[in-house]
Amino acid sequence: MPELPEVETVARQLGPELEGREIERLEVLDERWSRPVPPERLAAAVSGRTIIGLGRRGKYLLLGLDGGQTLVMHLRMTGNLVLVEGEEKLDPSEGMRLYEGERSASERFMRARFELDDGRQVWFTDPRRFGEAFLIDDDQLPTRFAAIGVEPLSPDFTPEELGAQAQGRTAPLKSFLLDQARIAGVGNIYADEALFRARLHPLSPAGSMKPEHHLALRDAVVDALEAGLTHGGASIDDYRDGRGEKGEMQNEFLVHTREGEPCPACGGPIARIVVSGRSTYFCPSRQTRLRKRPRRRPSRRAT
DNA sequence: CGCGCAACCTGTCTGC
DNA sequence: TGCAGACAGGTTGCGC
Repeated sequence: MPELPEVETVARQLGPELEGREIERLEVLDERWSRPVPPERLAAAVSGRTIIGLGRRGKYLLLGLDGGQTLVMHLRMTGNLVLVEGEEKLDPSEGMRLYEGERSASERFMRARFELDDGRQVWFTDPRRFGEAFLIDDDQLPTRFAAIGVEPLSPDFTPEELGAQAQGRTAPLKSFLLDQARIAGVGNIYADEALFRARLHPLSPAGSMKPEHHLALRDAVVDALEAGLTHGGASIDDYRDGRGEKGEMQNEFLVHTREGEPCPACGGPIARIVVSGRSTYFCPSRQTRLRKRPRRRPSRRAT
């Protein structure tokens, strides 16, 4: 689920709500969440701390705490971070099957719970249990994220930077966009959407782009991510924002999950292929493959 | 070194 | 109805 627009949406919503609040108690219910640190140890380290703010780096959420430390969280595939005002009000995993005696599916999937000093709670829910969290000294953050690539919504994300990252890459453009070490925060949804906007074929080698393509792809990545932000993120299935609400971006997809539907630009059918294990949607007639060398004009036989 | 893929998990949906 | 298989927003480690 959560790619840059979804994580950013949560950070923007919850940041102002959490800033200045004290975490009276953190309860860690799943040892996988804090692994390899024992749940009770992470809980004890975070309990009693005051929140400075909530930020984002790539797809990571950064909960700044007093004392010069940050709780880094990653939602992975199905994680949600939701502010809960009344226990019964919100169900971040609404739509999931309820078993007997359960008030909400969220409770079953709760991995951690923050109790704030104003009586509200923040739940980290995650059915697939891929989500994780760790506490880190602030001065270690640059080192920890040194291998994460450029932030695509920052001024540093220029066509030249994108070109430098793509230089010499033989991997398909789809894989290139998913590589967090090059561009941070793009995932399966927005990679498809960006390639469609740039009219680039997902299987074209990243290194085959020319400067005009660097510019087109830079703009397309930015536009796709901003569309996601504008519509509050994409809720294909599990994603909920910081208030437990679905996003609307899934209704705005140009190609992602739209196999067989008409291309919004030409009307031809959207195709689905698998690229390095990920479902990939594109318009075969508009997203043409780049050639390593210009095709020779067919020579006419002299008559 | 770069790249593709299996593995990590749990749940839902589809087809036989 | 039951059941096997495919598939799901991400990341990591391993083999080639």
